[in-house]
Amino acid sequence: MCENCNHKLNDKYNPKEFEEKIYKNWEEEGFFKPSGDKTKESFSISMPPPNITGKLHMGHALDNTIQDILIRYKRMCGYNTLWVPGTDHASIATEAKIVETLKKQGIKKDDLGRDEFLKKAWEWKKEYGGTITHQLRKLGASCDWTKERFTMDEGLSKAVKYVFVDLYKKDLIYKGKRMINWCPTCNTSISDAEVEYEEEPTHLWHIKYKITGTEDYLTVATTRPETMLGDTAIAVNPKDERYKGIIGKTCILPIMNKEIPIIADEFVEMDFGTGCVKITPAHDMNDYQAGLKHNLEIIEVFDENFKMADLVPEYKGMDIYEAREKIVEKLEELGNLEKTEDYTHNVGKCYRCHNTVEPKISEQWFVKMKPLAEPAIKAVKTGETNFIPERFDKTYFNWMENIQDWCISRQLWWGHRIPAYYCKDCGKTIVSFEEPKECDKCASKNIYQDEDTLDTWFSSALWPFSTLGWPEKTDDLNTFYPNNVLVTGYDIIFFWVARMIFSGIEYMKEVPFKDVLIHGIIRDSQGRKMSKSLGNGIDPLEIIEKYGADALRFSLLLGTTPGNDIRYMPEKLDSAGNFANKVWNAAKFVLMNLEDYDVNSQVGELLYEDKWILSKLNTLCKEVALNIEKYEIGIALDKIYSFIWDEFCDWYIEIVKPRLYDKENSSRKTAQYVLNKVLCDSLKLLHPFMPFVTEEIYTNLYNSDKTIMLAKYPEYEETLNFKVEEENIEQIKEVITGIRNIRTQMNIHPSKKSKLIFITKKYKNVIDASELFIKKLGFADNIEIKEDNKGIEPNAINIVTSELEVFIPFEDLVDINEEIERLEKEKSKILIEKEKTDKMLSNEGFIQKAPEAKIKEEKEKLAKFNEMIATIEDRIRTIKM
RNA sequence: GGGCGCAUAGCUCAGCUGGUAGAGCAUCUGCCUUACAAGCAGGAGGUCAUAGGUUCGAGCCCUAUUGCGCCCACCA
Repeated sequence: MCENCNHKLNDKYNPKEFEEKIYKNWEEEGFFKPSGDKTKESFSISMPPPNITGKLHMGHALDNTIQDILIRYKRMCGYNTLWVPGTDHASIATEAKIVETLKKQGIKKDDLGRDEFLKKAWEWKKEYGGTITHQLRKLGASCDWTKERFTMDEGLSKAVKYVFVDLYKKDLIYKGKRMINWCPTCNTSISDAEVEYEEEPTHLWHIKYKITGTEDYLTVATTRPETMLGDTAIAVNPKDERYKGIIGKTCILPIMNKEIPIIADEFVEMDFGTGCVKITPAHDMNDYQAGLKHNLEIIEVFDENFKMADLVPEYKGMDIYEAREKIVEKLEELGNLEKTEDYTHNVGKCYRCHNTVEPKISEQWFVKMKPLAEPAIKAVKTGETNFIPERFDKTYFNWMENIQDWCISRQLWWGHRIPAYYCKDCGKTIVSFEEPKECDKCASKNIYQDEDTLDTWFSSALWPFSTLGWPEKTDDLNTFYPNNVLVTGYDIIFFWVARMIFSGIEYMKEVPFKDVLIHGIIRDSQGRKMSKSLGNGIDPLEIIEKYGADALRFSLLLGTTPGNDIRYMPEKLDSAGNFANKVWNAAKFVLMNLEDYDVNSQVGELLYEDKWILSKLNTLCKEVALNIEKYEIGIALDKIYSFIWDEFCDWYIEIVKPRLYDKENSSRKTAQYVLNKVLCDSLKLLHPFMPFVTEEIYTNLYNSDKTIMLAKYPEYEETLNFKVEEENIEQIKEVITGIRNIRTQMNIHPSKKSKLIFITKKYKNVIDASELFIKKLGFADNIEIKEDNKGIEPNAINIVTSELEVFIPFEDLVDINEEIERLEKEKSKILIEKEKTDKMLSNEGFIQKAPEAKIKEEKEKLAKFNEMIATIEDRIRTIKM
C-alpha cells in the first residue's frame, strides 16, 4: 500500500456521493478518447443514436450498458477503443413534437413557412436535443463525447447528399408514382417497414351488384364499403365455376349507378367471402396491381386530407368512418346490402403515431432494393457479419430476400432535404450535390428544389462511417471502420441494421460491423411492454437517483441472455445494491488491514489458502474474458459476483483474519499481499460492469493511480495455477461446513469451543498449516491429528468427507443412539449416490462407449464412496462396542 | 399462411460442445462473530410442459402435441 494513502472509505456505501464527481473527472481527463496507440488493435462501436425527442428509458439503459461493458473491457485490455455517441434527428417524431409545441403557442406550421419552422426546430433541438446525452452520462457511458455527432450536422448532411446523388447516378434511386403507405395524421408517406399491423374488429359487408341486363346479382364482401365509390371492376377467380359465365360482362355499381366490368384474376381466393372482390385501384395495394394489369381506371375516393372527395356531393368532406356509416345506410336503403358479418382483420398503423395508414397513389422517391440487398444477404451468409444470437439472421434473411423498394421521401420539413431540383420551364429533374445555378438542358434560371425530406433511416443507415468523417478519407475511418460490434434491440433490425449493412457494403466496400449483438426489450414485472400509455415505464434516472448507476447496470444484466426479453423486477435492485455494498465493505476491510502494508516489501511464502484464492481468481480471469468475448455478459457477471461474495468475502477474508490480527504472525504480510491483489484484481474484473464503485474504491486504495479505467484487465497466468492447493482447501472447507452443520443441528452456541480430531495422513501438512483458521471457522480451541481412529470415545461426533475424517468430542452433549442414527442417515445418503455410480459402471454400454476420462472419474467416485461408507460403518461398530 | 422464441424451485431467471440441476428474491432455523443485520451460518424446496425417439447416458439433440408470446405476409 502506498505510504501517502490517507484516504478512507466512508462508513456507508453511498453512490450519490461519488458517481457524478467520478464521471466528470473521467470526461475532463479525456479517458474516453481512443488511446491513439496504433501499435494496438482497434476496437470500435457506434452508439445507436437516440432520438433527440427522447429521454433515457430502460431500453437505452440496457443497450448502452452493454456497449459500455464491452468498450471498457476492451479498453482495459489495451485496445485502441472508440465508442462514438450521437443523436438522431428523428424526422417524423421531432416534427410532430415541434408542431405540437407551436400549436400550444397558437402557431400553425403552414403559417410559419418552411424557413421559420426550421429555425424554430433548430432552436428546439438546441434546447432539448441534448437531454438524453446528459442522461447517458449518469449511466456511466464511456463514449468519446468529443466525437459526438448528430444526423443533421454538417458532415453527416454532406454524406447523405453524397449518397443520394450517387445512388441516383447509379440508377438505384428513382422517382415514381406508386402506391405507398400514407399516414393521414403525420401527413406524410412512410415506408413499408414503418407500418405496424394490428388486429381490429370490424365488419364484413356483403354488397349486391346487379349484373347488367339481368335480374341476377353478384355479392361482394368488403371491409371498406366507403371505397366502393371508386370501384372500377369486380374480380372473380377464372377457375371459379360459379362465375364462369359472367366473366367479361358488366355489373352496376350501386350508389354511383355506374357500369363496371367483371374481370378474372388468379389472385382472387375462391373460398374467401363470396369469391367476388371489388376492385378499387386507388385505395388498396392488391387492387392497384390488378388495376394496372387490367388497365382499369383509377378513381380516388378521398382528397389529400383523407376526407371524402366530390364523387357524390352528399358525402363530400366526410371523414372515412362517417362516410362508411352513411354508405352502409344508403346501401341498406337501396336494398343492396345483403348482410353484415362481424369480422376481425389486420389494419396497418403508423409506427410513430399509431393511427391507421392509408394506401395512396403518390409520386415519391424510392431506393431500388434488389441490387443492394443481394450483397447484404451474402455478407451475413458468409459470416462477415454475425448475428448474436444466431437465430436473428433468419429474421434478417426473410426480410432482405423479400424486400420491396424503399420509399425514402417524406412530406416533412425537418430532415435532409432531397437534393433534387426541377426546371420550371422545361421540367427537367436535376439531382446534384450543389444547388444548380441553371437548368442544364434549357439554361433556365427558374429552378426550385424538391420540397420533401428524406426518411430519417436514410441518414442513420450511414451512421457507422458517416460519423467517422466519410466521405472524406479520414484517419478515424481507417482505424475504426468496420466497427467490431453493433449492440441493439431486435425491434430495429429492419429499420436500421439491415440498411446499415447494405449501405456499408455499397460505400465502404466492407460490412459496417463484424458482430451484431441483439438484446431483447425490457418489460414490466407482469411481462407487459413498457409504454407511456400504460404508464408502466420505469425511469432509469429515478433508479440511479435511489440506488446508483452501478446497481441499475448490475440489475439489468445479471442472469440475462442475448436476444431474450427481460422482465424487470424492481426487487433485483435490492440485491444489486447489496452487492455494491458488499464490495464496498470488503474494500473497507482490506483498507483497514493494509494500513501498515508496504507494497514494495518482500512477499513471504504463500500458504495453502493464499494459493487457493489466487488460483480461483486466476481461473476466473480466464473464464470472464472468454465469456465477454462470446458476449455472455450475464454469465461473466455472475461469475465475478460469486467469486467476490462467496469465495473472497465468505471464505478468504474470514480465513485470513487470524493472520492479520496477529501482528507477530510471520505470514501476515503475505496475507496482506494476497488481500490486496485479490481485491485489486476483483475490482478490475468488475469495473466494466460497475464502473463507479470500483473506481471510487480503487482510487482511494491506490491513489497514486488516477483511474481504474485504464488499468490492465487481469489475465490468466500459468504461474498462478495451483490445482493441488485449491483441492486441499476445498476439502478443508467441506470439513468446516460439516462442523457448522452439526453445531447448528445440535444448537451449539458459537461461543462454545470444541476440540477437533482429524484422522489423516495425507492432509497432515495442510491441517498443520491451516490450524489458525480451522480453529476460528470450526469453533475449535484445540486441534489434534491422528493417523487412525483408535481410542476415540463413542460420544464424539464423526464427520466424514471424501478425503477427511474428523471427530468432535462433545462428550455429554452427545446421545450415542442419536449419533448412530445420524451416521446411518449419512451412510444412506452416500449409498444413494453410490448406487448411481454403480449402475453406470455396471452398464456394459457405458464401459464400452463412454470416454476414458469419464469412466475413470466414475471409478474414482465409486472408490471414494466405498471408502466413506466403510469409514462410517467402522465408526458405528466402534460406538456399539 | 410462413418463421421464431419461451415453458426448469413459491417468484424472476441462468444452465457452454449431451455426463445426472444452479443463482437472486421469498421461506424456515440459529447468530448483534471488531468489513458488512443491506450481514453471517445452516436448512427446506425441482418426474426440467407432455408423449415418443436417438444415445451407454437427455434439461440440453430429433419428432409430434399442448399452452403463452413475438415477427413477417396481407384473403377483399
